[in-house]
Amino acid sequence: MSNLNIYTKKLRESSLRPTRQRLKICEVLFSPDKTFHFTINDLTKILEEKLSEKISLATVYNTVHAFKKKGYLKEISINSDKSYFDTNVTDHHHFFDEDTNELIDCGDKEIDSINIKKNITGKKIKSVEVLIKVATDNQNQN
Amino acid sequence: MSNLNIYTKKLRESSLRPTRQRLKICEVLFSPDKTFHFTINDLTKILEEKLSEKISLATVYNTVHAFKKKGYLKEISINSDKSYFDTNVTDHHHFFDEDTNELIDCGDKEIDSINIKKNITGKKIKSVEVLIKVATDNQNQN
DNA sequence: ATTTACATTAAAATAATTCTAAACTGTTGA
DNA sequence: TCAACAGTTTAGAATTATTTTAATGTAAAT
Repeated sequence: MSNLNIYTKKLRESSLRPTRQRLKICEVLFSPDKTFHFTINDLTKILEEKLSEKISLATVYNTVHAFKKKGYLKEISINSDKSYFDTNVTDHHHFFDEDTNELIDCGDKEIDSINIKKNITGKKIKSVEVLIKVATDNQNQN
Repeated sequence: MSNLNIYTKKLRESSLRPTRQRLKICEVLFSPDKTFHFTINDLTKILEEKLSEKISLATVYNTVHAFKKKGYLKEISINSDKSYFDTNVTDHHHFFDEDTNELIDCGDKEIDSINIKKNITGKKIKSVEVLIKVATDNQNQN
């Protein structure tokens, strides 16, 4: 299946029509061989660099959120400053480098499985995420 | 030591002068026997209910951030919507109830210790936090 | 080809947070 | 004690991230 068809499929599965703008977004998100992390701002900048025409911020937000809802993107919460997204939607954890504000993957296998002894009555566990903040040294610990 | 003196001490240690407004904030944050979670918005509402005079938002932000910096409060990242703070500054993890948007403590002892096999060269681990999202059932998994 | 429902866009609206500048108040030391 | 200074408070403006709006444009079904 061609990339174009893959993108079209992803869009349709997210209840989105394959428009010129959305296909461009797909190209940026899903064509690299490595998964990566980005903020909406990052994505917008990449799009602007790649394109002659520019895509409205609203479209970027809508598309990213539709993909997130469908599970084609993951949102990572680090601080309230910004939303980080991850094109790697498999189960994994993260390092956050406080010096550079960068996210680094930490595979499921790099942390011993987490055994939770407590449970909340009537509630089901939806996700378990570990965030490891790192910095060079005497940084503020947040 | 009287509560007032405790508050004054905490403020001074955070490089803040003990003013009327700040002492009121201390009273709300540090007098309850149980620790609790709050957003700036929550805190402002509590202050408004308790007080005849009102405290400016800027003062609330400044004071909370100074306490966070000093380590008298902890910030918890759940999503980008809001900043949650915790008056429990000991090492522990959290459940986040997606139905009610409530944070629930999960003691250090309720999760087996986390063994991280990977490390980032030249970086030191500053914190390890586990966030367990829960919901009644077929909720969106975020 | 036409129609219709969904999309795109710029600009306005909203929400959380930070900044500003003027008025005020702890604190220090004469 | 009290003047003088340095730090504080405050309302409101500014900023930033995100969402909404409403007019115009476009994919897809007939």
